Amino acid sequence: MLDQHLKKGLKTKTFSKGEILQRAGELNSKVFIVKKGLLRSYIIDEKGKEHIYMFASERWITSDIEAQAFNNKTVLFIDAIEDSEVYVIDASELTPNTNNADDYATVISTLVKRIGVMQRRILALMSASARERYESFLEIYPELPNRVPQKMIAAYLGITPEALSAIRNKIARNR
Amino acid sequence: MLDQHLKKGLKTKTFSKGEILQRAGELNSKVFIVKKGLLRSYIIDEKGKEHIYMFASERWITSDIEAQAFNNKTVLFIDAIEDSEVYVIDASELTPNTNNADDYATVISTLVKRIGVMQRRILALMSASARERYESFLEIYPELPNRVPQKMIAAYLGITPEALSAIRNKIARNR
DNA sequence: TTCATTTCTTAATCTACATTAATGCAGGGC
DNA sequence: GCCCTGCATTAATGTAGATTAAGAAATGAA
Repeated sequence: MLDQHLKKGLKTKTFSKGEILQRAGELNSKVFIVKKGLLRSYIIDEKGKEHIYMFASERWITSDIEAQAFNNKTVLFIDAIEDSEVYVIDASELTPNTNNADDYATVISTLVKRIGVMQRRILALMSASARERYESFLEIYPELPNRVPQKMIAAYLGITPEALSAIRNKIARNR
Repeated sequence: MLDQHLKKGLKTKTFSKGEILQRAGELNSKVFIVKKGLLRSYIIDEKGKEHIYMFASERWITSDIEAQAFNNKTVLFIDAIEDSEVYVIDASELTPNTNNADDYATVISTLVKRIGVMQRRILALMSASARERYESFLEIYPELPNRVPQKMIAAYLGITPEALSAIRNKIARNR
């Protein structure tokens, strides 16, 4: 059903670096599909610290699924790390409007893959050290380190920029 | 499509406390729906430590979705914490075999809810202290603390039993 | 019941990562 | 060009939670 929207000639919106696409606390959650550029979604905790939930580069979809699943206010902020071109779809429009089984099957397989990625992330957050999580981040997103500042990588890994700096230092020394 | 299976009179299998339903490294991943009892799914890391990914009590579904999504070997062990009665479905049978849109919509909404829960868990693992995670565990699963040993709660929270004991102690003292 | 095994708790020590703070550097605006 | 602001790094000190060890309590088997 996403392809369909795209085929329908849905227009993209452009956002410049730093621009905020969605704020926490909003009621109407949207779905964002990146045509070009790079987005991040994150929370700001009560101490004002940012924790990055995911990055979305070309062809990735990002959205506050928790808000949609439970009809809650959004908890995630979404903003542009680079100047970006993005398809913006209102979540309510996303109810499939066809009986085409392939269409549904595609959506289901996309969701199942997303769950698979999240399952890995949860297990890694519970069992792997910061260094291990950084090394697997490098494997999974080989292109991101050149596009994303260190402090955001740290916020994604769940550590401070200082700790990440020490880890990079150690890895460099070890070879 | 799950209801359908259940209506078809799919038989349950019984597992006694401690029995293993699925081991890591297997190729044919199954879907388990709990009729009665309590299951857990977990990994064992290279140091031999267990990390619990989720609990599944009555009417919950549990499965190694990563293995299914990417056609990998299973990474999760699944075993019975209590004597349990469980519907066991082979993942390959789960491809929807109908054109009924409601059927698909139900599956999608189940998956979206699961993603919502996982999103919360990831954000909590990144931003909340062990004590906060324990307190929200108590809110989300009020019936589990009476059915699950402390050490498993600790393995779910991503901390040691000793640390959980200290947290419980502190909470008790504070009132 | 008794004995053995597992689970829970307490306490001492250790370690990964956080916090704070100072310094050097690069990029964007004027 | 120059300044300014934000970013990355380094180092010191602090702390949550891990590790180790030992004893108490609960569970289960015979």
